[in-house]
Amino acid sequence: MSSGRSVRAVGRPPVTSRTELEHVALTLFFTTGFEATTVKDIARTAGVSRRTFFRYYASKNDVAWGEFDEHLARFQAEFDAVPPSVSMATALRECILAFNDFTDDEVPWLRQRMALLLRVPALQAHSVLRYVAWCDIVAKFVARRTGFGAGTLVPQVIARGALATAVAAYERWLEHDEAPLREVLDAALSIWLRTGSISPAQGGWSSARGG
Amino acid sequence: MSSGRSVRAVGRPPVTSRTELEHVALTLFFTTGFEATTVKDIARTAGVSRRTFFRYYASKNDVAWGEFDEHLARFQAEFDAVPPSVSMATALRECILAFNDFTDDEVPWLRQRMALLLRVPALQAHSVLRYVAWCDIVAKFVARRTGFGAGTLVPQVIARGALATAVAAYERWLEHDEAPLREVLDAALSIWLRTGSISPAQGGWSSARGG
DNA sequence: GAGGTATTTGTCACCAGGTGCCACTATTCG
DNA sequence: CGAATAGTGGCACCTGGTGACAAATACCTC
Repeated sequence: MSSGRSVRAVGRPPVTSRTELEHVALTLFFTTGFEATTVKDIARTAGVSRRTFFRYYASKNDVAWGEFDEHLARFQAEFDAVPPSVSMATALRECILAFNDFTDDEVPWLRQRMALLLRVPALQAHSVLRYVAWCDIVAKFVARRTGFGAGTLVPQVIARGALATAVAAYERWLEHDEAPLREVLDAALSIWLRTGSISPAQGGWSSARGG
Repeated sequence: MSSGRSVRAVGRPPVTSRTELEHVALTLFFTTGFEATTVKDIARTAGVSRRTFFRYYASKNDVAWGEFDEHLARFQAEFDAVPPSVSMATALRECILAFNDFTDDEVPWLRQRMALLLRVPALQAHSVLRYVAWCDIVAKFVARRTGFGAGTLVPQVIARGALATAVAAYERWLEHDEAPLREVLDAALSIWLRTGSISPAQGGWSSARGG
């Protein structure tokens, strides 16, 4: 909550920062691999003791997520700004697209980071613990719109479905770099929102770009 | 693939078994808690060395899953037995319900196990690594039905959505033991299959038992 | 400038999960 | 009996993660 820098300057100044550690760690992860990189390596490269590393990040896994929690605030704000006139389905689509909207120079970074999060088993597993906050935001929005409690079935099924859809899109985007993330995500959301009518005999699916 | 027992009886006979270790471990987990139970405890209780435990289960996490992989074979068979006349949506619903159909005497056991898998963070995280096989089965069925490749967007979004729905149902069932699992699951699947039309203004949602 | 206070850092010890290695044991087969 | 086979136990070791405590470095007050 400190806007400036001199608000609390008493005590020994920090030697490093979350950002620096993140940068060092990701560089090592990308070059050497996640498993092959030990916390000791990260700490030593950053010129810091192993113990200090764990004071900045609760676990080795968490480094790969960076400032995800802060990023979520934008997601929340996105939903809060949706006017009531917009339908729920449209709101979900727009907010999820907006949350995953990145500038061109951010994309290579994002790509590497997501490859880490989605391909390394340990991080893949850890992800569910980070995604709960994401799901909560969606569930609460759906709860507001439908009138059901956020913990009840409708908001939960929709929120978790939205997450599953986004992850599927990312996975597809990572594996085949044919279309920009936004397009893949948009296609995935379209499929998701039509989940009920998925029989190819009923038509309309060739246009959804399923491949 | 050994139907009998005497196929390969040479060598020192095993002192324990997966089943026995699972039973010992779950008992400890339920009474003492997952985190508070060490592998050493499990091994000692089973009268076996710590090293031997890891020859039966790759990790402490895996014990909680028991013979899940074997159970999946039934799931696969369920899909294989679906006649082409049955619509995809119906098939998905029926197969998922069948996969999660348990006899009354199995339910308390299931309840404890699922409480473990869905509430303990370490197991919750580990679950994604176990669920991929489940998703694969669903994705392949959808792929067969739609003509899209199993790795493409349509099968993936649907398979992951199905999983998300099932997990949401389990979570709800665990938290509020008002309705039997089958009913909660069925309600969740109904919501999922109508994901596109979720505006309460369009009606029809009060009957879906969202609470 | 001296001393107190606040904050971060480093070191150390320790625990738990997990793995590789090797000797040992118990069984069947010849 | 001895050889082959398969499971077990013990040991050393690595890695992630935590608690405790002393040392370091800043600011603030007198």
